[in-house]
Amino acid sequence: MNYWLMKSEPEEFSIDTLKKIPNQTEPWDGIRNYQARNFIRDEMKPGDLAFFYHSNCEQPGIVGIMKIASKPRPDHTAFDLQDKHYDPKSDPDNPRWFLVDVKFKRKFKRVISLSELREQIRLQDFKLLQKGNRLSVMPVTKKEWEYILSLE
DNA sequence: GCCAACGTTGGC
DNA sequence: GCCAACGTTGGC
Repeated sequence: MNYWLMKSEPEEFSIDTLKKIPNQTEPWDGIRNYQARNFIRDEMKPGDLAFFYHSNCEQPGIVGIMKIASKPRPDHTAFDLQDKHYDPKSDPDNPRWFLVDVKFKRKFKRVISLSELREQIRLQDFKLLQKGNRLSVMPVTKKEWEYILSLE
């Protein structure tokens, strides 16, 4: 089983929104970065767990946990002219972009903020904290996962 | 293939 | 709103 971290701007889609959806499951669409796409398409499996990270907001940080709830499949929003993530270069017969469903698991009692994560000597190698990192989907090691959980 | 210009991400 | 650090695009 793999562990992940997935970013979303809470004004676009927050963990509270995911929690409120009737079956608490939603396609994680709109990923338009090849490295992130490769993680989704080639490595994500149903049952994997992911941190939900709120970015570009008042308090950036990890806010809870979700579960990967489907196999990877083509991101249909790339084919939708009306969609903000429309990409004419993604051919339905040879899709460029992929997504998985995510299912709400739990929300942390508090935000484990980016600044707090940066203070952790044991997270020095954590991908999220590397200079210039802009990946919106990234792997988390088991050690990192467990250590971050211990901070809650 | 190089690289300048441009667009995006995301912290602050 | 600013801007650093990318990633992408397209002319050559």
